[in-house]
Amino acid sequence: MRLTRYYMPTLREKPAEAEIFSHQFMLRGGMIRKLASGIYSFLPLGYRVIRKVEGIVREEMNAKGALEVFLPVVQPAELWRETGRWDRFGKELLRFKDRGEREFCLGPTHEEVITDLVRNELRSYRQLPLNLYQIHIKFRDEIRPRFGLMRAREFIMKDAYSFDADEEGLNRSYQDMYDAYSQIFRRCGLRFTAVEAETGAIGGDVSHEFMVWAEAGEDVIVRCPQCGYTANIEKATFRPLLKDDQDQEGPLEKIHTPRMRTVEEVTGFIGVSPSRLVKTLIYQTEVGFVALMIPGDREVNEAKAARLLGVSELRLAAFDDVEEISGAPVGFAGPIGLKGVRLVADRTLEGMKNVVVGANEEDYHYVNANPGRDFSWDMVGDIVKAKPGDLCSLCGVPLEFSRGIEVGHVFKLGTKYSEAMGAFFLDRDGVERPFFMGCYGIGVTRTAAAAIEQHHDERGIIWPISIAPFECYLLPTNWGRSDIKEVAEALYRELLERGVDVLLDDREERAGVKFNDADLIGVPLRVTIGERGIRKGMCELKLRRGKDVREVPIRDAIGEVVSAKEALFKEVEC
RNA sequence: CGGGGCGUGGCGCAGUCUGGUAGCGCACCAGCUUCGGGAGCUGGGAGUCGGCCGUUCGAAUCGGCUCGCCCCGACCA
Repeated sequence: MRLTRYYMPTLREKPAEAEIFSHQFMLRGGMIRKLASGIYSFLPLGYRVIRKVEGIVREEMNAKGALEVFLPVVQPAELWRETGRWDRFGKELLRFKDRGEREFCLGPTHEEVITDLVRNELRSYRQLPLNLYQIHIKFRDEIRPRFGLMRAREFIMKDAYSFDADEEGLNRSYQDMYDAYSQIFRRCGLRFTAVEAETGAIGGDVSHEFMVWAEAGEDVIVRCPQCGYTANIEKATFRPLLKDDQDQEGPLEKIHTPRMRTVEEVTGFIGVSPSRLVKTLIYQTEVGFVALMIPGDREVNEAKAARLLGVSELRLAAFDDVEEISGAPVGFAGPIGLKGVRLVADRTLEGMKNVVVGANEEDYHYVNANPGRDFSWDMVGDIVKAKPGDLCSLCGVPLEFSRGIEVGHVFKLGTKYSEAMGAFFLDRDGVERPFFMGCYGIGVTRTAAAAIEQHHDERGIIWPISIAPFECYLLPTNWGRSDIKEVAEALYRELLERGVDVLLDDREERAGVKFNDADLIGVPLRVTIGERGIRKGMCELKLRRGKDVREVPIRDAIGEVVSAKEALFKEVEC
């Protein structure tokens, strides 16, 4: 491609709204432009990157025997009502009506559509297993889009759905996808990890997220340096320290704690550490209120608590409800004398003695409260988030915490959707059975953004060659000089012939402008043809990621570029 | 949805308090000089000051309403 015939509006200044590197460099590099909040247009350069990511995804999916389909973005409400998700999905589901007042939504995911597609056609175990996938637009009406492509409302996703006859088959399909995903992200040049994850709105039992390590990531990853256990913070377990307080149980005492609502205020006033206070939080679920008791220095993990309780909805109760249940304003709830709600304790509370709890009375707390003697709980389990200092539940080593970007998510759905929507097949014995389904997503646009978060410097992007918009940037320093121009044209033609994705900067710009644009858009290889070398028959070859500039004879340039390209590909292909 | 902020040429901003000629830098166009890390000079094109209603002789500026965007929080893959 010749730059004079290309459309690459680069910006010298940093756009005000860009907070993270990927957002900033994609805007500045003329790759994306915002149309509305969380909605972006892709310009030629940006779309080339997307196409390259898609190409890798496609190859690896096809290699596992998955078949590409193309499903509608607009989906009828009836389908979503069958699975109950029309009501449960929440406001992320953008709903609207057509002229006939029929209800529709923009697809945020496609389980319903795919299940509907196969339920009438896929009737025999002989046709299984089957894996269908597609790559196209999803729309989720995010409450707060941010960080450019990282959390957009409209985004490109690869989603795949597997259908198997039984659990064993599902396990195989799941492992296939897990392997394909590992291969895909490796080929995209990303450092990543797969972690155990929660299933959220999609549902199912087993799930892994593929996380790209990056400071800008919105997810927290917990990892054991010893055994390699890794999990999303939503899922991470840890080993509770066994407590067997040898202290004598002290006398229960109600003390005055005027206007002290927070853990810090109360424990500071009484003079104990926050871990000695038991927070009692009133939550609302679809089957009534519950009270969660956790140590004062920890946070509730709502996903874990919901799972333990077997509820699908769990949210903090409104202030009014808290007052009605505990008989005191928020901040003074406690287990002693609390009536009418189930009491659920975190397992780290077991064995603790002489703790501080709310007294269910404004401005009062109890000290020396003891489980068994002063109160009891209905249920105990793991309902808190792991925090730094906690130990691996497998090997007891302190866990490490870091940040990541979720670029892929695989789920074992089981029969949740097939049963809800009546998608059955006949097995070998002629018995009707629901499909065992899996679903597998990759955020294509997010993957491109994640690559930038991981591969950039202060000047711009440093694309892994496999997803770079171009492989080689041909930079004649002065287009006005005929000798430079002729060499550049010749190299350009030959590189094209040798299958190199080359961008020729034939603009009549100053060299500095060209160097800066080349660095900004992050093309991995750069060949400079300039006055310094041309008389000696030399040009320069440089890797975007390094500092070294290598002088090579112009007659060897093609071979050098091709082998440099191959070397870079070798790093990411396995 | 709660809190905060911002809408002035393609981008980044000043001007708004204290009403009266709409300005700067970058980008864009033309010419000349320059030419290896975002050149200089000269000339030029481009703005319903987010929108509507109001106050006023007169509104980017004051008032009301409204739309959009950004940040923090709640929420979420």
